[in-house]
Amino acid sequence: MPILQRPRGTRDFLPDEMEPRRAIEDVMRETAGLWGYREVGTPVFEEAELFTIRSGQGILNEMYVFEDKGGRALALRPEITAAVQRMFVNEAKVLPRPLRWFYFSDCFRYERPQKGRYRQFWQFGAELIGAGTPRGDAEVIMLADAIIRSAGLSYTLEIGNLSFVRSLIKSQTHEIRHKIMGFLDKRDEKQLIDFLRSEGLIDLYDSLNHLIKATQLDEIFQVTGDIPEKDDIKSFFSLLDASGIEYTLNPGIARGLDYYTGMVFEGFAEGLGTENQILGGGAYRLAHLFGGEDTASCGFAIGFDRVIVALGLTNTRKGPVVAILLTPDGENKAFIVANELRAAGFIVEIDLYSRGLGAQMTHASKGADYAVIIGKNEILQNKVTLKDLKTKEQSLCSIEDAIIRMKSFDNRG
RNA sequence: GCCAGGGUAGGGUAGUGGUUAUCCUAGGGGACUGUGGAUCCCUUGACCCGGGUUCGAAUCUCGGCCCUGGCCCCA
Repeated sequence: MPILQRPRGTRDFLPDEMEPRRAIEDVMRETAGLWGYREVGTPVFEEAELFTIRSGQGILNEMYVFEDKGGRALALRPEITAAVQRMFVNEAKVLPRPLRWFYFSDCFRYERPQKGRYRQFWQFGAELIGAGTPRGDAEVIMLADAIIRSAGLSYTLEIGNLSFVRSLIKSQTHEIRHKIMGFLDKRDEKQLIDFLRSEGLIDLYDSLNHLIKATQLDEIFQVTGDIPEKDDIKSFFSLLDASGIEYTLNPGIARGLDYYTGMVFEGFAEGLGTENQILGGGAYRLAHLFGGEDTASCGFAIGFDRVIVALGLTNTRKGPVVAILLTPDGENKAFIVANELRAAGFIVEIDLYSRGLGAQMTHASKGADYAVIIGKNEILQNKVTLKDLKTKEQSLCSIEDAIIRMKSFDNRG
């Protein structure tokens, strides 16, 4: 029947869904603000090259790319980090560092939709630019944790550092390193062994295997020895431990791309099926790829839609909702009373049809908590009739009394 | 890109080749005109799209689109 349908992988949001989304978004913004992070915005579309520089030509297949009328190769943003770094290079070279920025934006990827994966989706993320210290790394993780928890979601946090694995395979070619990291990330032991064997590197297996199964820092450094990053890594983790943040050490977390510099972390929530990762982040260096000064950064992105799915849609409208019912005599008065009630903070809807009180009451009962009736009697006595639609109690009282009674809405259960 | 299961009014559904496609709910109109959140009456509204088989297709078949879940990917 519908002539037009939504593009694949996109969604419409009715008020019952939009309102809790906004509420959670607001909480996240507020939390980020408390940490001194300030919101930034970037264009919905960018030069496609911005993203290929970051992630390689392969992502062209997974983006919405198009040519504009001037022949420019553009892409809808598939993520925000590259754009933020580009913005940093373009606009913010001289701002005092570190920069603490966050964003909440929709992104677009041309992928097969499934649970928690859409072609238009929202990311809440933050970037700390110009710190490059254990404290900075720790702050970013704590911020991510605070934001997710402020949204009311419980999740599991895994933290690793690419230096561990890299120290063991640093003499290998880029391609071999990349493959090994991939197998480790997937925890695919069999493929890892097969690959190492085929490359004649099977003697690496013991140490790699030890490493990714380690649960304590000491065990890790027993495998890697005294790598240059050791002191920083230790002070980073001692900051986290002191903060009381809950996490597990995962030395196997890998990233396929070279600009990640060390600390990496991921977060997972339940109730999401395959796509259960709600958080990803780490320390990186990207600015120099966009023509800027080489600058240490650290950031994360939260999959906002997955957070919403994991939380489940809860109650929506902040009550109480007041419906104004009126007879023709009460029309003028009804609009005045409506505004007085709005000024007092209530959500007020006035009946717009000339229908009987019964029909108005029927309608009111579907969405409102209180009915306020304004008719001839009320005008003569300069009062209103207040009906509690839950308890069905009704009384004639002044507007002031009505306000006082309805204010107790939240307490009455 | 691959695999599986789906797609019937706004929502939920019945319907295994044969009259006018079932029921609930919702929406609209009316009765009613100071409480009927009721009740009653009327009404709107659907077989995802396109080919094929057939006298006849919602039903069988093929292709596409979309949904759900999984694989791949995950910046």
